[in-house]
Amino acid sequence: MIEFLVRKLTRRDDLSPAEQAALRGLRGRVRDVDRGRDIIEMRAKVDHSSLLVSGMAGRYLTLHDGPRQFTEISVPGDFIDLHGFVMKQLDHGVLAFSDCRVFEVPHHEILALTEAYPHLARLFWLETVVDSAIHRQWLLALGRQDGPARLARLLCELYLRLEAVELTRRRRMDLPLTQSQLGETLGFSTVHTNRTIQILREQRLITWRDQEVEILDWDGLVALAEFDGGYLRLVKAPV
Amino acid sequence: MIEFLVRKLTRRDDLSPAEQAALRGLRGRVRDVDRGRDIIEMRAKVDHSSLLVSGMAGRYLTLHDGPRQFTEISVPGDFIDLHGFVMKQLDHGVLAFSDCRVFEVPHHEILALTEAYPHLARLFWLETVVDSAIHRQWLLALGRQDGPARLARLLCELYLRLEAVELTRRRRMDLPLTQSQLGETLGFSTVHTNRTIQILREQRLITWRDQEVEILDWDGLVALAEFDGGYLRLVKAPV
DNA sequence: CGGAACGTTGAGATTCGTCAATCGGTGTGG
DNA sequence: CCACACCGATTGACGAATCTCAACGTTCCG
Repeated sequence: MIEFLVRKLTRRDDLSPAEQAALRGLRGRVRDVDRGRDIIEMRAKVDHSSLLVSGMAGRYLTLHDGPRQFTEISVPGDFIDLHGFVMKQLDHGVLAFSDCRVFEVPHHEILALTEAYPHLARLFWLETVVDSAIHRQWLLALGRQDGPARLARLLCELYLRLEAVELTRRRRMDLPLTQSQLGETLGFSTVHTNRTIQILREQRLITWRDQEVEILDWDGLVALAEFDGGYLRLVKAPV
Repeated sequence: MIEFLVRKLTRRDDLSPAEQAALRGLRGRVRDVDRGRDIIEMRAKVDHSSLLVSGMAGRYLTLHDGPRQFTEISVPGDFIDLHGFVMKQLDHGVLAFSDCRVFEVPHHEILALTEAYPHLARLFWLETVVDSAIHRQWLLALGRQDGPARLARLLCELYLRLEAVELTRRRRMDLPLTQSQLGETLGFSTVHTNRTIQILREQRLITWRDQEVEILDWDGLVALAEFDGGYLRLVKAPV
């Protein structure tokens, strides 16, 4: 259930056998959520945090009159609301882009784990801090990059994150977002999103069919996006 | 030196006398940085975290060819790079908008503090999680709101954050950003920033002279921004 | 006095949004 | 099997938001 998480954490710092056992010993509840439904409701008060086991999901905020902005895309191995452990009330909703399975860990379990293993506490802390770094990169994209660069950046990021949990297949990945949802992620209208995708296709950077993206030219995509994946912190450094 | 921080933390959860003493006992080094200079260099490897004691600063990312995007504005009592404690390498720079004084706390001090006081560890964690929530709100603004609403949102946020550390004076606050820097914050050109400010002036929502903003109509500003400050987590809730 | 930094204004170009229509695939009831 | 509805992708036309370039104003200071 938490193998993806262990796999990701291990890329960042070594885990002792005791720590690994403690992680695998976390008790929680499995829940399945259908595509298109909320995993977490906006402004929910939470007493557990949810680890995404399978599927893809998106955190979002909305304005009063409806417009929605996704602020991060979650992949398996990600906690979708670990910050709720210290926030207690969530400031956003989470939508299931595809059918999703989550593992809900009660906060008292996380509390006990982090008090017993301060090093794991810091690794959990790091998870939320990487979320923050992802948000910053998206701010750079939304504030300073045009359509193609913004889309390219998102694809680069998702590819590396999926690769870290071994969910890519030779430059291919599943991306179960509709173009409308993708627009709500990039800060575009649906129409503009479609036209932006076409630009990347015409430049032979990607193909995109049936929810599957193939990256034809990784270096070209990285150059267009001015992408540097260091912020994902997928390298070993003691915490 | 850390009174602003204690003041803010106390709004979120009660601190025991021992915890307060431990915070006040943190050892570090004071450093002054002139307006317009970097407090932290992009991609710096850090072995301390800096608490902003006075002044205002901004975290930023840049593209290769120069465009800069600020991702958060720091006020006194904020750590400007607490996430460096677990990231180890920063993913952004920090610019001093005004003359700034920072208190640099070595990571080994923070490590000892957080291992001795898990509750303080969670409050520090919360600090970085609120940063994350701020980023999300800015993503909503950059992705889905037009000029006036975006600016209004920023002013609402800053007013509440400054008020939390008692640095406002009856609907007034210092805002030592140039219009150019403000544009780099809102994702606008300098010209458009100027015109957006004028719109808020014409609507009698604010005045803005000599680095000082006065909010003439708080409710109007909140309505325009569709602002809800809950994400700042300035209410008491046990962590 | 002159320069530098910041704010302001005008004009024209570009990006992106909105509205409206069409296309293609899929599922369903008759 | 067919007609139809629905959803998502695509296209065209037009308008709005925002950018760029260029100039000018204001304040401060050496």
